[in-house]
Amino acid sequence: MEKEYEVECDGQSMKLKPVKVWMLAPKGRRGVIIGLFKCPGGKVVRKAIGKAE
DNA sequence: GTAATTCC
DNA sequence: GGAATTAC
Repeated sequence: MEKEYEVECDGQSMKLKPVKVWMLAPKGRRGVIIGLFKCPGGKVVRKAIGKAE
């Protein structure tokens, strides 16, 4: 199960579950895990929620 | 710039 | 098609 993460929505920090999670890493470098979130107002927010190995 | 992914 | 995301 996806944990909830703190995301900024409408100037407010709220805990949301990511709609989608994937790794974003250039070749030969470390990179990050990106989460895609949707705020109640409909705004879409991407945030790094972890580091890739 | 690069990486993947989604939204407008 | 371009923007956005992180950090190296």
